[in-house]
Amino acid sequence: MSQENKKENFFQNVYEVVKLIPEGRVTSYGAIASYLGAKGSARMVGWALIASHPMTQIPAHRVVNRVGMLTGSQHFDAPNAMQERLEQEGVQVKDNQVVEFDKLFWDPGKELL
DNA sequence: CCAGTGACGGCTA
DNA sequence: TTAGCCGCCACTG
Repeated sequence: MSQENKKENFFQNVYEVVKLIPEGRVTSYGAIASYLGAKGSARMVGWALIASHPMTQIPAHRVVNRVGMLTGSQHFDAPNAMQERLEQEGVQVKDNQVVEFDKLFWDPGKELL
C-alpha cells in the first residue's frame, strides 16, 4: 500500500462522514479529524473539503470550525452561499457564525458510535 | 531543497 | 477572561 493510497482513503473518509451529517446539523473539522484518527490535524480535513469542491454532493457547508464560524464560506462559489445554504436547512447564521452551534453540533464519534 | 501558507485546535501568558 | 503562539500535514512558490 503506497502512502498516496492512504491519503486518498483519508479524503474519502472525510466525504463519507460529511455526507452522513443530518440536515439542520453542523460539525467541526477537529471532530471529523479525531473520528478518523487524525487527531490534531484538523487542517487536513479542511484541505479535504477543498478537494470536495467538484463533488457538490458533499454538504461541506455543514462543516465549520470549533466556534461555529463559517470560515470556509470564502471558498464557495459565492461568499454567502454557505450561509444561505445553512439558513435554507433551518440553521440560523449570524455574521458568518452559526447560532446555537452548541445545540446543532453533530459529533460523528458520538452519534455514529 | 527550503520557506511560507492554510476551510483548525489546543495550550500558555 | 481574552489574546496570542505553536503544532499538524499537505501543497505551492
